Amino acid sequence: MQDQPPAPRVSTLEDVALVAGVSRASVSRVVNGKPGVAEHIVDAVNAAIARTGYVPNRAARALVTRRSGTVLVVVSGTDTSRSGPWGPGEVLADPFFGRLAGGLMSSLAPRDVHPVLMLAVTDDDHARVVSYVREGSADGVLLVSAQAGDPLPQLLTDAALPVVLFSRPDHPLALSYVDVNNRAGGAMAARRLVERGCRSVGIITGPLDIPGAEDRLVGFREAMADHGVAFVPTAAGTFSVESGSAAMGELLDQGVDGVFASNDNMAVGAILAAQDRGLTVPDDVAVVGFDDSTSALMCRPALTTVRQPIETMAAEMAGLLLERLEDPDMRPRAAIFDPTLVERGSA
Amino acid sequence: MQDQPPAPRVSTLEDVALVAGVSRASVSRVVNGKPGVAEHIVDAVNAAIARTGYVPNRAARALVTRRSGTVLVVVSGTDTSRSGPWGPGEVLADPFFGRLAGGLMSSLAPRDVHPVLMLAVTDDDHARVVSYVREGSADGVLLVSAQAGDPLPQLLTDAALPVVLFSRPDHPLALSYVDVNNRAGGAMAARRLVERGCRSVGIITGPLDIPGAEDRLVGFREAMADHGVAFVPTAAGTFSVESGSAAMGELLDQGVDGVFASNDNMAVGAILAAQDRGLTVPDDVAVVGFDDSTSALMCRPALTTVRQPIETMAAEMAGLLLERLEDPDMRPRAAIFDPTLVERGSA
DNA sequence: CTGAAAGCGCTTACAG
DNA sequence: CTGAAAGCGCTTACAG
Repeated sequence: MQDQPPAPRVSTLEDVALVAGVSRASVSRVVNGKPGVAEHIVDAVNAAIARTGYVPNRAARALVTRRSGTVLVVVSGTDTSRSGPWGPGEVLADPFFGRLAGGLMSSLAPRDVHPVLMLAVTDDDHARVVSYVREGSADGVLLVSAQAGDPLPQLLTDAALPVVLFSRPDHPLALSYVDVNNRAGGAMAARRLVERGCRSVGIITGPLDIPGAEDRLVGFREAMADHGVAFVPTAAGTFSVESGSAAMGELLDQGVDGVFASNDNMAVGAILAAQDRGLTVPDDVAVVGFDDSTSALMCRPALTTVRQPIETMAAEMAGLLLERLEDPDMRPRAAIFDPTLVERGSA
Repeated sequence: MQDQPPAPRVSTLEDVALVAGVSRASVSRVVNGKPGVAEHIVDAVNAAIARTGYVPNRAARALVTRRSGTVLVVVSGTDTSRSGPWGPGEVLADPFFGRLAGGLMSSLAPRDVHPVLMLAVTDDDHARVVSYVREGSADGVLLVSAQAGDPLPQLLTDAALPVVLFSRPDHPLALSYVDVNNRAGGAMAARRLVERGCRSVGIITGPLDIPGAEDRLVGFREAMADHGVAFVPTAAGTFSVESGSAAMGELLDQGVDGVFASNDNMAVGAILAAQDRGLTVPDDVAVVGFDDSTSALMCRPALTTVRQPIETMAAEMAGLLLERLEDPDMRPRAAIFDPTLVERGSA
């Protein structure tokens, strides 16, 4: 055993109380901004805090308050078979997730709660998520599920743990979620395409077992029907760029001159595929995307796309969870946001 | 005051000890897998744990062990003036960051340590980072600094807090970091371009106050010099797609037929700009990128690029920090990784 | 190998 | 308005 270097022991509440000449209770009260403390005490304590460089110990506080001040942000359902050469980071690399994470952090930070990130793909992972909040490491979970059939929403509600979802769950569950009005978004895309004069439009869908992907299709179809077209050629993608290219190939073979891709990544894939065939966008084929992620600017022409107000949605997610933490009896709520069309060059 | 619903009180060590008929110390020992516990005790405890559904309380454990089991991942230096229409999430939306985050999580998760994410742009934010670890909420920090002149590395080392950086700091500091051999990477790009037969090559640099960006330039220039070319046209970008397009414009005006863009985003911007002028890549101009991020596949032709082994680098970052946490006297180390050229269509 | 006890650094009734 | 005291749920010397 060698001597530890003179361990720069961090000062505690007790130290502050000593130098301020008051009780620990008083220090605690001023540190937490509780009302009804005499001014001279407040001053003495603040001075003592400054002198000692005191910083409250979170673990100690958490132990008694039963609040960790952190929430778990879990990205769920990245099944390994789908992860490409870029590994598990691929979901996180989706520009869409960046906007979401940024939005979450912006609304959490001011309330002094911090997000811990977790990927959940295996059953073990799912169990880990549940444990993490049961052991009090996080107060609740913000879940973005990238896959159909995700068991986590169910697991979490069964355990009565506070959770809010991004996107409507695939079956009814007593939990809050935020979503964009996907049908309205699909309809906007359809309208745009017909207004442009497209005579034969198709759609590249996402995985149809994901509710949002299905809704975009339905909204698109209905709007087309309103314009008198009964049949819409369809090709399924997986939300990746490559899948967008492949699906576009199929659609092009059917002679479309306008396509709605259910997310931006697939839309850029579609544009690339069209250009590969010597077609020009939007003159030969128009394409509209969905999301308005950073990839919308990674192609020429830039993407006309249905924008999700992700930052706002993220803020609402955070708000719903925080509210639920205050009030355990809060009833689950859904917050649905309207998309907007952002017009750029592709359609 | 209404009655609280019969509060499903979570069971504690004490409960387990009671049902197992042993002391709390024994329960603690088996929970933590400490050696030298009689088998019948281990069994009794495990049975009791199963029966009670016991989950250790992290705050309590952290309070006594002085270990939170979490690390802070901070993305620093997103100055607001640079954040575009996508807000603060834009850094996170960089496909490059996705790979990094994925790699970090993969190596942290098995050791049961969890990353909390934090963006740091203002002075307040910087202070918040320091406080967060001083208050014991995190055991150390993994810092990726996206900006020159970031004060955080200095602040952290001054406070003697465990930290490891992604990228060499802009001035010498007693801390560990991982980096790619940027000069070697620049040289690879140069070699590729001359082998292709390019006669007039240029470079799109990143912000030159960032060490890595500077190194890529130096490596590129030196390799070109080795091939007898003394002057290399240069245009500066900011690592964004748009800046790549703009810089490419300048270079094209000078008649280049090959360009090295210091990251993939700028490389796709460059390709787009070339195509806007009716040029074809790689025949009229070849372009090679840097990173091998997901954006490398978002353009046609796909990007030939200098790949950073990000996942491996992330694992090393995590390893260095964890090692430092075990051994406070560990000397700072730098781990430099070799890039590789991945050949696709653009050069 | 096991247990009784102290202690980690806070907050919060409870008296006064 | 303030303080003494109990207690949050663990881990870890220390005896035995």
